[in-house]
Amino acid sequence: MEICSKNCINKEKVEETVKTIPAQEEINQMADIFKALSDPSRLKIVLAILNQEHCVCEIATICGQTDSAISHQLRILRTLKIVKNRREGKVIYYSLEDEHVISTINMSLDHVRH
Amino acid sequence: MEICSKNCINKEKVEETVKTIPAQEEINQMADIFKALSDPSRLKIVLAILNQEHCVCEIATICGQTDSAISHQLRILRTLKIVKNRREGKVIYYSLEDEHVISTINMSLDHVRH
DNA sequence: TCTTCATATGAGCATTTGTTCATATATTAA
DNA sequence: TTAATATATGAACAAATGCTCATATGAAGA
Repeated sequence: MEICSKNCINKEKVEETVKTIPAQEEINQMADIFKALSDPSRLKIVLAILNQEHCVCEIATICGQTDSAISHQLRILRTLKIVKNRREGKVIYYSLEDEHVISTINMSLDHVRH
Repeated sequence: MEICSKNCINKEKVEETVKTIPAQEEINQMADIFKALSDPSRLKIVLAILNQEHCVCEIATICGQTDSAISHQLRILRTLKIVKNRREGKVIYYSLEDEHVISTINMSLDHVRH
């Protein structure tokens, strides 16, 4: 890595920090989770099933969106293993899968509310 | 709100959950912070100044991006009050402003590393 | 079997996003 | 004042995103 191309750069500080930067793959994984929560519609879906499971239609009602839009978003959340589902006849119930996401959400809720 | 348009909807459960959903403005604020961390390049910038302040050129070196790209991203992070800066002559040093973001990042780091 | 209901998915489209490139601003030194 | 350095910003553009609409799938009941 080219480190000394500018006068303002403190080589030691830069090398020190470079050592602490996670691998790109880890950064991408972190970013993926944040991206899942970064869209207000998708975040609202996650908030809707934070305390209890709901079927797709219920989530759509709670979020004021179409079933289709919710289903598309749930697919993204499923792929990222943020939500899980269980079938009961025709109805599919969704709930949160990732404990870490739950605490992240609760922390963020605390933040905006205080 | 139209709640009973479908058979599968449990009205009580929906009303219960609706009470717990934050105001739209709060949801948007939460989403904004997550969005700030949702792009790998921007997340890397935040990670670069997690432990110590750096100037724009140093951040660019650490992140392997141009000064301009970094500057554009820092503007977004500044607007969201995630980073702060101080001037020292020609050089501007950036560091993290929001304590809550710091713990969110550390939590996320823990998550991907274990 | 045929219909209905709940959910999923593909294509298409408008909007947003992140980068590049050129240029502007601000500070320091000559 | 002029030149050099560090940072900021505007325009432009390619890529990604979230929604709609049409259609498909899968389960239950008539």
